[in-house]
Amino acid sequence: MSTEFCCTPLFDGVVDKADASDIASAFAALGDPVRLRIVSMLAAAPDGAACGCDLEGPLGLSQPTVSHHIRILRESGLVEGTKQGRWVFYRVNPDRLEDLRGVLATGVTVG
Amino acid sequence: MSTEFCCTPLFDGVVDKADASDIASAFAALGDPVRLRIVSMLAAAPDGAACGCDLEGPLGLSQPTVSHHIRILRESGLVEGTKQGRWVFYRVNPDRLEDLRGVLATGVTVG
DNA sequence: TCAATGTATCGACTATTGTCAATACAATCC
DNA sequence: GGATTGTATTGACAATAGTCGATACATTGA
Repeated sequence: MSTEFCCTPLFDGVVDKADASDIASAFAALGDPVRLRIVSMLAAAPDGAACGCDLEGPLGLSQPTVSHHIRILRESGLVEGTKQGRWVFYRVNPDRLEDLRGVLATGVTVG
Repeated sequence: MSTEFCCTPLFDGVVDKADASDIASAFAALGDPVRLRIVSMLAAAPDGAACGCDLEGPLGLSQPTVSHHIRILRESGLVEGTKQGRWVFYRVNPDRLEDLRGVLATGVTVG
């Protein structure tokens, strides 16, 4: 422990800025209670999938708002959607979740 | 898969609102590139600890801004600080990180 | 073709956030 | 005590984010 001398040099590139932005965007997507519940509801849904119309009611939010949150989850790679007829079925992307677990496991030491 | 009928009922309480807010605050804390790098730098620092003055330079941010980010990390439980003389040594809270890993492992099915 | 339904986008508004300069507080050193 | 240094707080500002109503798009069904 550096009790005698401060300002010991630190790595600047433990997480470089590009990686940090990508990973942070995923964490930021999970950083909203509504989106966290959406992911949770998708994961718990039958066959791990649900359409948007299933979410509006339980969440108590308008359709555009739910659509907005889903968009952020999709752009961050956490959720994927497949269109089937009139509906879009959304499901969690387990690989992306596992990536984030890896980041946390190593003490956020990426790249 | 619900290809015939939409609107199958979903759990409302998979992640209740209180839990969602707590967990989301931690993810939100990690949802900023600067804070992600701070956590990374702390984890990679000698003995896993560093003072604020070590971070300003590599991050290229002002002292108040770094202090602001550290505050958010502390309030979310991800970082802890111990004052030693003139300095405060910050370190990652591994338990909190492990909690978040658990949330991701179960497909964000909490509570 | 026309109505109905699920989803996405647009425009607007409010709330929150990231950043800094200035300042205050705390501890050490001369 | 006075100067120095590390940290925290305050005030201000621009940028971003969350929310909704209105509207457009897409697909199904009558």
